[in-house]
Amino acid sequence: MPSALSRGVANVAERAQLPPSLAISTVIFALRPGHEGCPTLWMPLVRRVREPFRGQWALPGGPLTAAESLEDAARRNLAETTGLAPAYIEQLYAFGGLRRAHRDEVGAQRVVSIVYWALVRADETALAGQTGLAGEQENVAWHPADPAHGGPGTLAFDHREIVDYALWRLRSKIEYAQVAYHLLGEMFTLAQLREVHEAVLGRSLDPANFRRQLKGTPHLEATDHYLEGGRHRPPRLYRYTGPRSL
Amino acid sequence: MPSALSRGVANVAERAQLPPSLAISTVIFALRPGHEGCPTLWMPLVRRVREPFRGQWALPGGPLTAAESLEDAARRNLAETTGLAPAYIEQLYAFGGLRRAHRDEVGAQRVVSIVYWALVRADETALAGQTGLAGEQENVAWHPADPAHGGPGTLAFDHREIVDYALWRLRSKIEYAQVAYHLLGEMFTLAQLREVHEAVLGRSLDPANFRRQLKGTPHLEATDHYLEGGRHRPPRLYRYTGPRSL
DNA sequence: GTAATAGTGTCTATAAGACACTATTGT
DNA sequence: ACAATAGTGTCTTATAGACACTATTAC
Repeated sequence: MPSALSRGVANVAERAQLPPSLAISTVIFALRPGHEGCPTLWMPLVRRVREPFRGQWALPGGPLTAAESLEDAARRNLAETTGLAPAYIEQLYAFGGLRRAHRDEVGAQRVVSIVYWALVRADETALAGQTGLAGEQENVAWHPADPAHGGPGTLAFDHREIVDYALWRLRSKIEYAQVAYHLLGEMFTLAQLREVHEAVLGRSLDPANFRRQLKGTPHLEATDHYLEGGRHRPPRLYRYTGPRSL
Repeated sequence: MPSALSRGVANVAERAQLPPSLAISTVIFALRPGHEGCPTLWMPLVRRVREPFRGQWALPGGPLTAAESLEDAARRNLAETTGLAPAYIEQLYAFGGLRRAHRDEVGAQRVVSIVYWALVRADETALAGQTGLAGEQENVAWHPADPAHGGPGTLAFDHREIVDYALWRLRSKIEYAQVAYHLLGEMFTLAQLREVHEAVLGRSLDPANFRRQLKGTPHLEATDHYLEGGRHRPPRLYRYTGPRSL
């Protein structure tokens, strides 16, 4: 990964004061069937192939190049490492604590990570390996986001804390912002939308009250279509008409 | 400002892909008497002494050195440029849009700014110049934060947008978090606390309802002291017992 | 018909806003 | 006494939660 150029820069800088380098990482959430059957939040992780934390799972990310905005860098990194193009993406936080540098690594450059969080629809969760070879694809895989639902308890660097913070932000934001729609396809039933909220919040919601609260919500449009094929009364399909990304 | 070292790094990097440099800036708010008499939000700004935007007002800030956390860097920059030590500080956002680079500057390095916002008490708003000389202190001065209250409509770089975003965050956060206390001294009356909220929110609040809402608030402790010296019934003094910084 | 989910109506508890009212001080 | 602010009580309105009830489909 470090080119001859960046090595040269580091060598110059190491003698005096090393400027922190900039990286972009992203926490991507998608809703998939969980271990207990009910839908759960999952995220794609990348297995580290070098020290530090070799072999451990880490957030997808990479360096920031000079010619792109921060969000563009996040999207590009996402496409390169996972093949995903999220429907929603938003900046989470800039992490730059000193304990982030692994003390075992000699001359390790300090890294400041600007972390984004993103949502992808369940039907767009196909992962691409870093190469195109099928054998390489084991280095990118989906994991439950929450350790309480079978997710990994520890990740490389401080990525476990970052994921927890992203989970907190998603849970806070779903209560007042139009965020849940980005985990669903173009058309969905109110029951499906409620299941999204239930999965994110981790508790069941009253169908009647949930429906009434959505009545006052903008950008939620009832269509004339109904979801056929169910075993009982077919529910009406709705559509989200607001902006696709904030 | 650019040392021989950082120049050397830039020269190496310019030939191929220039890594973005990292800076920390801070929006500092304090409550001071406004132009119409009522208390208003003010912020300290630094006049630029070099291109680009020479002569214009900008947020205090500076580079991130390798040996400090992001928040420590913000505090150190604040002390160096303004002499202030805020009671509350929190990360706002990382700004890295490409339009931030001024096109007039040849070979300008792209700067990603991690911006913090902070609150200082009115009794701690004495500014220090960058040198100790009285003549130099004109390059740091307080300005109303909101253009609607006499603040500067344009600032250097994209700093006007950044200040507006910080104002939005402060106004949002004062409604659900314990931040207003950090604009006041150790002891204060409920009327003073209400004036803080009114100044930040830009509208008057019902004294009776405001008092009742605070009843359920944690970390607000009634003392046995009263504010003497007023022209009428002396109000009780309260104290904030929560954490000093988040 | 029966099971199961879709969708509606209503009661209650809680909280916010409006505002009348009492209390206590300086002048 | 009077002005002015401190502080209390109460009424109205909006909203969230609980839950009974009706509607429509597959089998």
